[in-house]
Amino acid sequence: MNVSNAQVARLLRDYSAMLVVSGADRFKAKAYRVAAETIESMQTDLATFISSGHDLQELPGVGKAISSVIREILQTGQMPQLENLSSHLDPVLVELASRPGLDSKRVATVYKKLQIGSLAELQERSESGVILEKFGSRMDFHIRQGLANRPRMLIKRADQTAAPIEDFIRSIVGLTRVELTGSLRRRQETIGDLNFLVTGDSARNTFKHFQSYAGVESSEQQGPGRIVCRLTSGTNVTLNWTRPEAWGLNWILTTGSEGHLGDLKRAGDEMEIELTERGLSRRHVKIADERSVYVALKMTFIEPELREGRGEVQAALESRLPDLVRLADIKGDLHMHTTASDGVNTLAEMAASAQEKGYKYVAITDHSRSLKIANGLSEDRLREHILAIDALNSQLKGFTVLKSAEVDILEHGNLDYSDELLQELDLTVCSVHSHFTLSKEQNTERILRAMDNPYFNILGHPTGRLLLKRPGYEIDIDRILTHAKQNGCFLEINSNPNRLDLSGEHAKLAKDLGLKIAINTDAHSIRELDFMPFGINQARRAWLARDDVLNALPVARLKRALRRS
DNA sequence: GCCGTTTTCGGCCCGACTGTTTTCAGTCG
Repeated sequence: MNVSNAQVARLLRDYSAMLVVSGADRFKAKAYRVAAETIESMQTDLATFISSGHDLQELPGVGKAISSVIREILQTGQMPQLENLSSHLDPVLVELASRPGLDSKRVATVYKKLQIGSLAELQERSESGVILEKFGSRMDFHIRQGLANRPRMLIKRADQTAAPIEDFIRSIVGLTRVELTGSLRRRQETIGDLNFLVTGDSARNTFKHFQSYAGVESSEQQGPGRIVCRLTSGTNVTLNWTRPEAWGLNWILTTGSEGHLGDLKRAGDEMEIELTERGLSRRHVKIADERSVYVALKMTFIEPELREGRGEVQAALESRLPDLVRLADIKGDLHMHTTASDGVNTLAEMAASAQEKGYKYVAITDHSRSLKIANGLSEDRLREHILAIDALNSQLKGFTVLKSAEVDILEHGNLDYSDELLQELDLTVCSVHSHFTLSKEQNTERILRAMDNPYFNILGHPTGRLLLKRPGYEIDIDRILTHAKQNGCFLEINSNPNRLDLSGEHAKLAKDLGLKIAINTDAHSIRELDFMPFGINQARRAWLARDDVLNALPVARLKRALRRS
């Protein structure tokens, strides 16, 4: 029996969900979920894995019990435990809980309290505001996400999902070029579908090979040059095929966005150039590379991150697109934690790792005293930390560790340390970590008031959102940006892929006001210093050039920029 | 159910704070 990894993973995942809603041991449920994740991320299919002499128990999260379950699934395609458990549950609950993207525990809570009778009814309750009213914004946000047609994923996860698929496509004999396209190429904050563009061997052969990819559950060919494959994870992967001569045009068309393509087509119309293979070829426009297509439309090349239909086409026509910031422009990272609060690496390790990255400085921003859960530093501990940083600096050459803290903005806008102590720091990153439920007005006032403190420098993760998990607290971004500008304060793009906060739209508003942005990682370990590229993507989506970025400044100029008079 | 182990059972991150469903579940980094 030919059972794919994806099918096995799906059964294990569903079983985990059923365990949760039936109130079974949550650690048992977790064990099945972890096993499903392991199998989803495997490079080889399970049958091959076993036939080449491996034991399933070598896989992390797979022990004696789950390995025998997997073997049975591989032989029969069935999982009796799942069928048995599901048959004892209300079919509606089974349907809701096995929907990818909906958390089974939350679903069970809603189901129980509202006596939901169908998926459609849940949808209706969500749309009519009942979920919001009865459970609050958190639950409402989650249910809406889960009910959306296809689950979205964080960009980091999308990168991880796309990489093995791209490797697989590259291994297809006869293809001469394979590139990522679509929203992931535009580096959007969250990703729905994955898209690739290929050329070389015939579309037919290519598609046939791709369908044998282990994660593919079903597929549908849409016209001669496109196939959409659904993975068991619920993600759709679209493979587009083009002739090499038309590569550039098709890379633009598959990259999108719709808004961008609409603007491009309108620009073409003005010149009586039809933005199709035939239309362009008739005008003898070379369409083998992207740049030629933009040139033919009498505009400068538009980077993928800008292709959102937010005026980039007009700007390209007028040659006034910014030269977007690059990772290499970044001179330092101004937000990170150490073992002093809730980080996993020491001060010295963080500094050494940042130096290896080629940075010239970092700011050490451990949590302030109120954030007890994160082991926030008391005033005395911060004073000791400052001495430790001084000592470290005396040993370093060509690299500066800036004394800083991630200072909580308290409920009424006070900062979490005394001014006497704040004065000892080179800069502050000030963030909201509590009282998320204040009104928009209250939250805005609280932040404005905090900015009136002369030691306030950078507003950390300005909306507190967690992508796909939690909406941010509400703020009046225009008032905050204006106040920051007046007071000489800055805002952060937090590069953590769960946050990416500021959003691209808000960061562009900041740029338009002439306000510099700090692109920081908020790293809690050496490894998380690698989040910087996600922040750079976000900054590029906000049209930021090097001059718009605070931490692209050399250390002396940075210190001047931080000085508030 | 898995893992690690002081090898056979306890832990699976944590612990103070919040805010009402006023007595504990949900939440923050």
